[in-house]
Amino acid sequence: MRRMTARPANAHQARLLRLLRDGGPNSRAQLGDQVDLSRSKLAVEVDRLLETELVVADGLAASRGGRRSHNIRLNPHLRFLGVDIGATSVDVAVTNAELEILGHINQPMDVREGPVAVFEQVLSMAAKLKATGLAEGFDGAGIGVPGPVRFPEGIPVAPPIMPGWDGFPVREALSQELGCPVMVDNDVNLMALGEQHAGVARTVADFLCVKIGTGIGCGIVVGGEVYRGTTGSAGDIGHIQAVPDGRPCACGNRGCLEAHFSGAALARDATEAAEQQHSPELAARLEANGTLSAVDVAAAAAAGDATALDLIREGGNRTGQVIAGLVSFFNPGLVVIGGGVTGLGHTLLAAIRTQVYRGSLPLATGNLPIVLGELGPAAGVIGAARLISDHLFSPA
Amino acid sequence: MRRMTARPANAHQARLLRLLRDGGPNSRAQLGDQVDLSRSKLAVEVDRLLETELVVADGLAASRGGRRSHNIRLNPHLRFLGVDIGATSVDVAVTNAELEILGHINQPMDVREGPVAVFEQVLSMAAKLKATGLAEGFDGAGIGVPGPVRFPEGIPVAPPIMPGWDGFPVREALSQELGCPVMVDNDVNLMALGEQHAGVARTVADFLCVKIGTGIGCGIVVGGEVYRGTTGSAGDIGHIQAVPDGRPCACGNRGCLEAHFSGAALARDATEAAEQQHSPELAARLEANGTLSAVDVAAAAAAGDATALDLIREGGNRTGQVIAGLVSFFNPGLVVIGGGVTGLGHTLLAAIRTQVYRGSLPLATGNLPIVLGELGPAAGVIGAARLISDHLFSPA
DNA sequence: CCTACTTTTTCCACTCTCAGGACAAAGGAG
DNA sequence: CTCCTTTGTCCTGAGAGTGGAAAAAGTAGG
Repeated sequence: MRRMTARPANAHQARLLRLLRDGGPNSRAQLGDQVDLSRSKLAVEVDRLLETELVVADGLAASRGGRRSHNIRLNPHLRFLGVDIGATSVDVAVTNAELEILGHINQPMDVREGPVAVFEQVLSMAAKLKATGLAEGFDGAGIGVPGPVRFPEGIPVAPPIMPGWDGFPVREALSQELGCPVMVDNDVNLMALGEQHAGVARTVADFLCVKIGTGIGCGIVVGGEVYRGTTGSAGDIGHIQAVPDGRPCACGNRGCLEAHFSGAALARDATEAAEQQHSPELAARLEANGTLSAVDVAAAAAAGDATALDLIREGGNRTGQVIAGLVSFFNPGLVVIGGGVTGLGHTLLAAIRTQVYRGSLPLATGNLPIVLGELGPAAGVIGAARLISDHLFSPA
Repeated sequence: MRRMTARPANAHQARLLRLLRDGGPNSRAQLGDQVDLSRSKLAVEVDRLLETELVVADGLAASRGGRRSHNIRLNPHLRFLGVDIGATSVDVAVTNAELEILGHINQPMDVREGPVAVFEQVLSMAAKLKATGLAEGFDGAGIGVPGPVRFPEGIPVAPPIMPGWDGFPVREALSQELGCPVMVDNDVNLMALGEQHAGVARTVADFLCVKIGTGIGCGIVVGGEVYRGTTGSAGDIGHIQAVPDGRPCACGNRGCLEAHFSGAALARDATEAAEQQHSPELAARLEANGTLSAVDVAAAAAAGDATALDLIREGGNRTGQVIAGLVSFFNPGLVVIGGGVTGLGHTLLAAIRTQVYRGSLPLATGNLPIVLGELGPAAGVIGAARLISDHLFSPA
């Protein structure tokens, strides 16, 4: 199939495309109920969209008491590529225009190998997805990287854990390789977008999305839009001081949240506990695998291991204290916790909640849900698809 | 004079009114350069504005090499009232439509006396300004109160330091009394608006405005708009924990920033130091006045008193640590420090800067100015006038 | 003082958008 | 089969807006 290249010609068309993306196939009459346009105007715009082939007719809708309306849907051949590059692994997924995941693969990968090696792997993963027949090509791609991005240009800037990526023109390079429009953003922002589109944050205008993985970051959504800050580093909460004169951190300071709790810190603490024989459960797992990760701590905790539970509670408390400050400052309508450590589950969530509800004023916490993300590893790739679709479904 | 009641009929007119407000009198031709409208369209809209009497003709402009253009300005009879209710005093000012202060008075006043008593005083202060001939009436009023506000309705919600104000319909009541449109907001947000309009933040889209007065609060501006949070309590940073297991705070927690540094905390610390004879300078001032305030500490510091300087540095360090966290999170383009303690001047600023530049990552601090507000006590009332003018200069 | 050139303003014809009514088409309920 | 509802199409008219032409009001230079 020939790839779509059309873009909506005006705000009305963009609005209709987003309605169809978020609400699925819809009848012309239903669309009319949702946009404030006269029937004639709506008919004109829909006809123009049909001409671009961005949307297609899709049979007749059920009657609402009178003449049946014609259904409209986004072209079912449209395909978006969602790429979520983490510190230690890559997720690649294909979605349709409604951002439903049609295929999703994950592979281990060290981001420190640099952009060239990583993109080679990403492209081969995309090719693999294509080979299964899910897609013949891509109409757009969203890319998430674990560091700050100068958003308009799609270029990482001074990323601490991504040596070799600084200034690399990710957007342009991938756009060339894939032959389609590309947008690049921080992985945490994409997780927030994903949870907003298809997860727990669907109805909330202002929320925070805290991602605890190898590091810790926070997506900030203001009025339904991701806030990126002046230099694209907003949400970089991993280096907020959580413990005065605490552990040294790679950034040169002491007591950073990330040094005390994150996937990496947890693994190190667990290993230490195992080696010092404080935890038979963890020691056994270290013996078996030769290494420990957050997953092992989660398993040990599930088995009732006191040391593992303590580690989680301790980390949750630290994280909760920092989040409490952010809640006082930002007064969000929702806090989402996500990332690799969601496996730590309720123990972690309880510790965070305790600290936030205790450390912020009632007006800010009174009706503040603090919940785990519900999309898991899919949040990033859905957010990536959402990013590029927002771009493509806006007036040219 | 009959009060203006007209509102711009469309976005173009609103745009023009704001240009005239922010740029002062302007020729039709200059306006044409700034808005993207054809000459004919512009002429039509300007003529309609002239009909509403919101703007008036103002002679001929200087020639730019050809025929001289006609000047246009906002009606010079328009008057806005700016009211900034603090914890211990009230500022009331009259501005013209360009938000220039024509008259400004300040009176001590305890906000705890409740809305009825406070508004009685505000109205009498407004009457006093009227009596000087500065205004014959008001076309709109902006009100700042020292606590969270449910913005759309203009009603304080659960304000910690304003017993008796919770749920009081400030906007409606004052609108009745003054006979003009009224908007109500948190005093810190208005200070941010003021510095944005006429102060240091004129060209910055995203910035923080930290007000250190009786308490501590922070105005948040995102994309040029004040961000108020889900329940109107965004920016309430006074109760972020600054010192683990620190001093008890009125809110019930320990170690809140406000308990360690604010106008009130500083006065208490200074009194204690004076009583314990740690500081002859402060002791002398306590002897003379019977009480100490931030002003005395500033004076003592200026005289070289080591204890006073230590108090300021210590407080600046605490504040700086909290701001460092906020900078990491929010990545602003500017941080403004304002409020009653600006008298502490460079010592305070230096301590804050040190902590922020040390405690946040270079990407966030690299090009981050941290400065004192340049409007002083006028920031609040200018912000208040700006608030109501933004409301009135938007399409009906 | 006169001429040539600029800038500003007005006027006008023309295009486009869009709303809303009339009407036709298609279906449901009795 | 009739009456009513809903949906889609067609048409007309109001209003927004553009851009060119020309008039009005200057400046600059001889």
